[in-house]
Amino acid sequence: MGIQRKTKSLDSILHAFGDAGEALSVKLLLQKLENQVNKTTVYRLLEKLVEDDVLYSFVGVDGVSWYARCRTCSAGSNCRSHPHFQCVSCNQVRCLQGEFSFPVPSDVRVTDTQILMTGYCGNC
Amino acid sequence: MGIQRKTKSLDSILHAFGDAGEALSVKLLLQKLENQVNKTTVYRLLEKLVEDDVLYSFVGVDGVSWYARCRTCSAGSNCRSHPHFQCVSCNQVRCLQGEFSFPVPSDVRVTDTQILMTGYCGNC
DNA sequence: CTGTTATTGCAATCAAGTTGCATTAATTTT
DNA sequence: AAAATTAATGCAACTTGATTGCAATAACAG
Repeated sequence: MGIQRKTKSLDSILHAFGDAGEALSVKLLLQKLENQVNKTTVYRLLEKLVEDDVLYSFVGVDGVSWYARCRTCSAGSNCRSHPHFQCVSCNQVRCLQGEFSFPVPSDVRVTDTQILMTGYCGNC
Repeated sequence: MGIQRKTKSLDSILHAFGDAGEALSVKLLLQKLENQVNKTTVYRLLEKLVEDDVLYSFVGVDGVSWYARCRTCSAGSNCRSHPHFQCVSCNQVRCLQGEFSFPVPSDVRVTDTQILMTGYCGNC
């Protein structure tokens, strides 16, 4: 069961993601929100937004979860198979274009694919 | 500076990885070792083994690090760009074959690529 | 306006991973 | 073979991302 009520916290979070297609970790999000929203609430809302396909999430190199708005993909479609780039120096995450799939053994059923490239961004 | 001395702990860890190409998390590894080796020691040895290109590591869906023996790749070459599959039910990780690369913006320099597919394995 | 119940905030908790430090044990030197 | 050097180890404490229980609050349906 995803989002059911329109609340102030929800609004703040969606606003924080803006339209830049920027990926945010909970830590960054809390900074942007200047701690107006409780950490627990942030975690819970993010979970629901992912469930509703408003956001998608993926795990960064350091094991931290990142969230971004679904853009190129329509609701319902799998929007988790495009590549991401994360800078090992400044930790910035960028969504890249493209959809890819890979050969797998016949006995496994793949529901999700994550491609994470790491290296140095233009500024680092 | 990687491994410098041949110790009992090192031996146990290498033995635990065996030759099956199996990926292990620290938790699983400690279970296999029946806690004969201290958690901290395990973390430190794994780090050095990765540095020496004996093992490579990657981050699973749950944000936990997994380690596996380098097989298809010779020492020195980048052995981190082959895909992995992780079962969302039993958490088992399997190394898959193949090497892939992806188009990236010209201002980023990619040093590492991680492909992680998730879904259900043959047993789940 | 009132009742229902989803949402929130707080504190406590959990788990992965790291650090400082004193002790132990490989390996080198004599 | 013993002594000296220093890498490796074990323990406890700690850090950080994330989760849980519960009482208080606030959407929103009627």
